[in-house]
Amino acid sequence: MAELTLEDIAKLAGVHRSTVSRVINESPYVSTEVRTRVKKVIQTTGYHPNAAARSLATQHTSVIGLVLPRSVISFFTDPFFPHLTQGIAFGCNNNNLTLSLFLVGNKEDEEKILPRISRHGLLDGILIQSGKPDESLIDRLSRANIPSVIIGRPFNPEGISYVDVDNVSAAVKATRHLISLGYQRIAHITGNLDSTVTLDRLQGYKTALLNAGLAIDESLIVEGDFSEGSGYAAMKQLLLARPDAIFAASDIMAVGAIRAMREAGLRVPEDVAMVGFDDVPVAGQINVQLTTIKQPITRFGMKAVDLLIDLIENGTKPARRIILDTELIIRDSCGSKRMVENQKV
Amino acid sequence: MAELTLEDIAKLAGVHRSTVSRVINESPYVSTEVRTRVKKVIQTTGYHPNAAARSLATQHTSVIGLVLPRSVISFFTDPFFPHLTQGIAFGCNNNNLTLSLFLVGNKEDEEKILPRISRHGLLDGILIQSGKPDESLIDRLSRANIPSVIIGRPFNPEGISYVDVDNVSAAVKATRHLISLGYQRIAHITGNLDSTVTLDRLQGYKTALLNAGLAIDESLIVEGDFSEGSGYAAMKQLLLARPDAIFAASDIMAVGAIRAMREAGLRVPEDVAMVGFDDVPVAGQINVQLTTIKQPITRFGMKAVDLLIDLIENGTKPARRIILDTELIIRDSCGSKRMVENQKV
DNA sequence: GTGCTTTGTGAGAGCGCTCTCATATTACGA
DNA sequence: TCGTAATATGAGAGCGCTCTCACAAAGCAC
Repeated sequence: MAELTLEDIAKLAGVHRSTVSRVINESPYVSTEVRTRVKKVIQTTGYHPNAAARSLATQHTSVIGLVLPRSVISFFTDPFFPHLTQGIAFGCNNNNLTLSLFLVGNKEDEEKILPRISRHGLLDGILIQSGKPDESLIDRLSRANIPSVIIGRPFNPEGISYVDVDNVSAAVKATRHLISLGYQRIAHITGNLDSTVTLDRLQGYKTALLNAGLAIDESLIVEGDFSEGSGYAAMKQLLLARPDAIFAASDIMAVGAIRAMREAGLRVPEDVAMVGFDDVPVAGQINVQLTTIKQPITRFGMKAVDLLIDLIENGTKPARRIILDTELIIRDSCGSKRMVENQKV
Repeated sequence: MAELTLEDIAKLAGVHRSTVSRVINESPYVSTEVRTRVKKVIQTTGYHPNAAARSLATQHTSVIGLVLPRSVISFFTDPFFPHLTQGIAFGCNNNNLTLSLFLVGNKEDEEKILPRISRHGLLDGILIQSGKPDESLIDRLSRANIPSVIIGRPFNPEGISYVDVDNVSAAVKATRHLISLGYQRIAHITGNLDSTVTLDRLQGYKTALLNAGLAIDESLIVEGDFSEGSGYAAMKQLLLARPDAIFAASDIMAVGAIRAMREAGLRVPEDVAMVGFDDVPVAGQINVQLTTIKQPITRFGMKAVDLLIDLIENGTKPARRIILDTELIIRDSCGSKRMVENQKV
């Protein structure tokens, strides 16, 4: 059973193909009488225009790609990515775009996937999650001359459009808050040090410390990888350095760190204060309300889509950037309540 | 700068468009001399055939869709979905397919997305995650006459191709193992009761109990929703019923349940034994190695892709089914070691 | 050398749309 | 009544491929 075509609908409605095309594309130049007649035929036959034919004629597909490089292993351990993906999907739905997902597992995948992405007539544009410094993927893709937006600042940002969160100032906020509460030995559990997010947060942490006249103690800085387990391991190591507060670069690592503390018999925030990053729902996994930096993850994804649409419609030059703000959400784990009460006394 | 076309390459190589098409599609009817010449031109120009034009001519797109209905909220709380998605992406990469992702957020989204999916010339086939009994999406999609495979048994499976895990026998295995270890008051934390997975696991649990001559105590069955928090809440409730073993329908819920136990001062497995389901990496989050049912999640996704390809190439009739086997992974949380030692004594 | 098959290449129709252009009809002011 | 503009429809080229068909050249058996 062959698929219906415009021509079939035209014949059934007793008009020319062009006219059917007009009602589908909501051209004003169709009489109401004809319009309703055609619409009824479309309705009853369940006709849907062929996407390939339309793409070929219009020179665009209304499909965008999301590329997750293999370095983003945390796709499976960090709720950040599912949330981001959801935001992107929302953005696509709102703009009648279809989202194609490219999970680049290994070098082989990369070789298979790249030609598919580069092929014109498949994608109108792409979103690429920035990964590690080896950003050959980004280079090759931008050479493919297709509108692209990087999610997260790339290492080499010149001429590239990207969306990012202001990680430096966010980290400053978090650290400064701990400082303002009187903590002196503030530790930082970082993400993988080969990503810009991690570097920015680390820089913010250091800046806040320095601005407050506090020294930077390298033994209070431990590298994690955004996973729960790495937070746990990092905390085990930090225990020796006896910090009185921790700024973790992700909520999930904060959860791991709290687990390590509990095992060591330390209470949060009574013994050690904790501030996380992300504001993803981890409430269930720990017994204290986590003070954290709220990232607008879903909005992040939607903004990325908006920017990509802008590039597609108005050209990719000049490169554009969107930097989103964050918010410090003060809950219990930083011990502010206790401190405030202490101050009252 | 207009994109290169076949015609351009043909002109540059001094041959006809047809010949270029032949070398791209690896037809044997091209002399080696011409083949290398054309390939070099393609190489140097960085030419990629236009996907839309090719789709239009061949009547297939090499794109498949993955539809996640709005009922699958657990996309963000259960690592099952990211892993499944990865498996599907692997399957696609292996078969040179592109994956399009449709996250159906709400009823509005559904109305926007459905026409896109139904539109021919966009997708060769679709994978649909089975959700709740309201499977109108599945109905409407299958009416769209496009090859589709359901992930997980749908409530109304007639005429529908699907891939599933043998949940009943898996649950029997898990429960029987606990029985064989001598536990008498075995509780079950289910997933949402409006899904076939949950129903199947519940049935397996009951079957094993009955077969062993044990009574079914409804107070030992508590509904969760596959999230950590729901496992925690369910366990809180179960505490009153004083079970000596728990079979949780997901590892994540097992983690939540163990957290509740720890708070209540109960040890796993010394006081209460625990068996989970999934075998996702939760090791980091609890202090006991979790005995669980291993689902081949990644293979699950790949099998779904394989089946869909089969339907696309060989027609959708008759409906086909793939039921994957599971494996009981015995670790520490079920207390078998202790029991075995006890038996020795 | 003749006739047949195999191999290599060109020609061109066709996939199902969109969109400009041409043309027919209607509306309306002077 | 005419002319102009606005409205409504048809005609058909063209988007960039694939694929069948036609045909030329080469290979081969007799």
